[in-house]
Amino acid sequence: MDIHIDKSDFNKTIAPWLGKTSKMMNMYISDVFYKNNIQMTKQQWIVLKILHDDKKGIIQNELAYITDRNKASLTRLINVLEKNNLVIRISSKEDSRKNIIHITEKGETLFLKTKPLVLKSIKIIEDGISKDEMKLFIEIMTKIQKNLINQSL
Amino acid sequence: MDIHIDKSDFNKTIAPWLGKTSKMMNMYISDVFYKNNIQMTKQQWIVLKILHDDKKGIIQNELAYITDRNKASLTRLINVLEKNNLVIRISSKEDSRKNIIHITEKGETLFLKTKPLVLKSIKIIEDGISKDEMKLFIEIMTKIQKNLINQSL
DNA sequence: TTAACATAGTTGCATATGCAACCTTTTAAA
DNA sequence: TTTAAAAGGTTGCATATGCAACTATGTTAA
Repeated sequence: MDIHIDKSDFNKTIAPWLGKTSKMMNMYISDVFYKNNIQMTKQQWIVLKILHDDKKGIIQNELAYITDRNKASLTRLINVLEKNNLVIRISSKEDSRKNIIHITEKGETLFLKTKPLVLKSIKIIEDGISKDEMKLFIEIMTKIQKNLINQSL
Repeated sequence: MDIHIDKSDFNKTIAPWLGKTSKMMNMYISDVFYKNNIQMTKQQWIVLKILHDDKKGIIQNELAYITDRNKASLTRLINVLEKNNLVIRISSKEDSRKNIIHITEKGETLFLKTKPLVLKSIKIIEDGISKDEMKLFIEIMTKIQKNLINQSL
């Protein structure tokens, strides 16, 4: 294809770089899962990971907070995972409004199977990036997040 | 809310930082538009910007490529913009399969109205980030994108 | 020239996700 | 204690977007 557009000034700013790279990364992970016959989205994987790390279970609202999505979106994500028997909702005895989400045996097994795949993908993504660069990158992200949070108050 | 989860190792990697910051940025821009009574999404704005910069019009497929989305998604984005009379589809005389997208007068007016708003938002987002940091940030993004492209071949 | 292939765009189907309205349960206040 | 407010979760509605199938048009090769 003959692309002749000059993206100019605006594209020297952070936003487009961030958005594009993030999108590419997401699509790459999707592709890795697909090619390895894993019927799971990246979002589902992250939830499974969090539940794997915290065996006592997590309340839906907290999960929503941790995974940076609103509770409606999380409800649906959990619906899918529960339908596939990867997690289970248990109503809290202390506060019946709350659901505590636990990972199931099947969820554990699947997570452990996929973990090396994801770690390998991360290695590939970060190939050639030095410790110093990593550190600075995280510093920059932190600054941006602070700028955004301050503005939203 | 009492959040007590340790996100651990995985969250020292680039992917989660990138994803979260990108998401926060998108939501911030949405919010700025909403608060300024601009009935437009960030995606629509970017298309409008590209068409503003290139008055001779752009073929849909190229627009899809430039904006990093597939052609189906772009078709629908253009549908919305055309319905709102911000852009217009013109069938190419050289190749009737192609549609050339042009920005309309109304689109120009709206774009010029929103541009300062977006530039101001970018300034806010990038506040406190030095030239050197910007340069390194873009270098890192470039490296990651190269890593991803090499893998997808 | 005709048949096979390639390209541009659209549409059906699926998933992801935000917001707002709503229900239920709990907590706080009068 | 009764009422009001807050919190957790679900659902309806809207948008965004990817993939695959499909149509129409254009290009290439036999």
